[in-house]
Amino acid sequence: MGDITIKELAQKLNVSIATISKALNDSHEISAATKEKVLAGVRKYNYTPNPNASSLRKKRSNTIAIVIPEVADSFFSQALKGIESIAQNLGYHVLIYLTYESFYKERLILNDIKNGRVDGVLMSISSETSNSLHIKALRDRNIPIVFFDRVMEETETAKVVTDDYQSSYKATQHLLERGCQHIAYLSTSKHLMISNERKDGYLQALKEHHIKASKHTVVQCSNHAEYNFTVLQKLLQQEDRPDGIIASIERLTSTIYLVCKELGIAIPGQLKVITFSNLDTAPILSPSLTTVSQPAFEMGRTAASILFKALQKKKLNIKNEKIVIPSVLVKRESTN
Amino acid sequence: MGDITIKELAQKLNVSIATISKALNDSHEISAATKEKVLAGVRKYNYTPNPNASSLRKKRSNTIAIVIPEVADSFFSQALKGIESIAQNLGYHVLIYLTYESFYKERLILNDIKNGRVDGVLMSISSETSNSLHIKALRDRNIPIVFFDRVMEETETAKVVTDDYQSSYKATQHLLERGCQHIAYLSTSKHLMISNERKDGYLQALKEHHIKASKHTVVQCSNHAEYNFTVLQKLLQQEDRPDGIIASIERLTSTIYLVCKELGIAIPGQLKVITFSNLDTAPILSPSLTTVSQPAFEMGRTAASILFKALQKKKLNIKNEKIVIPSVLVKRESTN
DNA sequence: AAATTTTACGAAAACGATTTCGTACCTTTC
DNA sequence: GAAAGGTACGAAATCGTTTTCGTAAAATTT
Repeated sequence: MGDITIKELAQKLNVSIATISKALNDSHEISAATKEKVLAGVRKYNYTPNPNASSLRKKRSNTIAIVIPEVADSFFSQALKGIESIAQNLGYHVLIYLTYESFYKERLILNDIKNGRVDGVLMSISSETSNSLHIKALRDRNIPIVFFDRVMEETETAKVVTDDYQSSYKATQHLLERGCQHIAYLSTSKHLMISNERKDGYLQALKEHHIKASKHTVVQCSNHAEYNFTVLQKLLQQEDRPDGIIASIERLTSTIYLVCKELGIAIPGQLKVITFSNLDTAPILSPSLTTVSQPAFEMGRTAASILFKALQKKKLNIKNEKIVIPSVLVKRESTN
Repeated sequence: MGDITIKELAQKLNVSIATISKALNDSHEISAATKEKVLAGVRKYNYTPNPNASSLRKKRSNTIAIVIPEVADSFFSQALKGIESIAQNLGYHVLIYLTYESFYKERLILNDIKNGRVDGVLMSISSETSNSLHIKALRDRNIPIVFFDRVMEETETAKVVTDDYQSSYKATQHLLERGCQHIAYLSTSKHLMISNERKDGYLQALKEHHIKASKHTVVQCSNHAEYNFTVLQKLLQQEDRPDGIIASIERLTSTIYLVCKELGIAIPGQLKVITFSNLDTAPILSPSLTTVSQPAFEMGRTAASILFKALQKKKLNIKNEKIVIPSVLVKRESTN
């Protein structure tokens, strides 16, 4: 039954509520002596201001939302950690919302936070997201948004990404250098910028190495493991099957390994594999997995920093820029 | 520049603000015709009530906090997903706080949410947490709390756990059946209930099989990978080294595999390994990993359900009970 | 010493909802 | 047809802060 209010505290300390509020906000209007008295009272009665009342009056919630498709994925959980660590330092609170890759849910969520619940948003769009009206609605309410990883290109704001094109290009080149003649690219969403960038990097490398078009293989995967399993089965059972794979998402790793095991295809002997992934276990897979490792934690931290800086300056129109934090190609046994 | 308030909407619709509020809350005081009129206005002007004003008045925030040690861990990320999915369905918002296994941070966090920011808390305590004063402070403010996985035994509330003792017992028995004579148990926190339960299950199985005390080896590990690496190096280099390992936390998996690789110890030939883990990649490790798989998602869902049920009934004293959702021992190559 | 400024505080008005209570009008009841 | 009850709304209080503004007393300037 704690819940002491500013009014009750004021009575006990024999000062006005205004004095308490000002003392707590370290206003110059309050003398040092009074401040100390108030602080002592606050400690004694364990008073903390009601955040709803405070937010209502100040029109600032000290809360941000992070809207992401998924959390059981090492990229997003690491990024979340980066974001949370900064928020905690700066005294911000973090609301988390998962879209489960659904455009519909993404819209509902943004609509739900557009009115004073949060001061800003950090977001990685769902793979289904094709237009940005719901995002515009947020910005019309003066809620700044910073994208990370999966960005909405057309929205003018800061975007923290990794060098998807370049790293995919390098990954492809790596496979080519190791002698692959027929490399398949496993794609996910057609909408996602990052997926297309990665595809383009892949295609560009193939072109530069004069790989003929019949060996350009882009395979569309889904969010369902079973479906992906059969797709990969087909891919790897065909006559002219690939001898190299670049998987654009982490989740495909298990599927690839399992299909290979089932079909008796040796990695890296008959098939070399690279995955865009932040799996901790990449080094201890069998064989250990060559990855394009994204700087997830850093991307989260950077995106959060940009957002908080804007919030603290009350500069709600964030500069339209792209911050690129490079990924690292970590070569391991799966491409030996 | 949206931010239309109830007052502005009232003017446009030519009704009082009370009418709008009541219409939106589907009060019987409002006629069907007026309700429809209000609803139409709400849609037209895209009005959503300010949550701070609403929470202040109603003394309910429709928000819960989830306080966990870590998120880059498959157990917690899956549990988080379970929690979020239920919260989203019921229209609750979820604040996330990470303690990074620090008792100090855990206290700061709980202190920060004790005053109206959240209606309830879902929590898994840090490995350092040794007393429950900070938790009592929450309950004194009538904020219900439900624990999952890592529970505070002395707090009287619902606790959703898995059968740590039993599953550890079974895991140990499995190793014994596979011929292990000297099994080491890798522990983490001395404070954590779950860690001790698992240790007890392990010890009990050893006793029942009349393994002499010199072959009871409990190794204290930490949260630091490098430290753990050297600890395991020592363990596995000694004369009388173990031929079986039960690791009580997922994070140790990589370390074990890497140390074995370095020392040239064959799994499962010379050392059989079981980990308490929810790793997706367990089946594709080399060798594939025998795990005690915890029902993380289900535990999250269950804990959330109990909390929300209590909140909706305004029954803030949650029954002191333990809900046990069993783990599954998944046998794979690492214990062949 | 009068005029001005500064210092330190309190009263009261917000912030945007919800809820209590009062009331006009319309139905029902005897 | 008067009394009683129901229906449908609005006025105003309220939630717990922050902030604006007013004002005594003290300090400074002329």
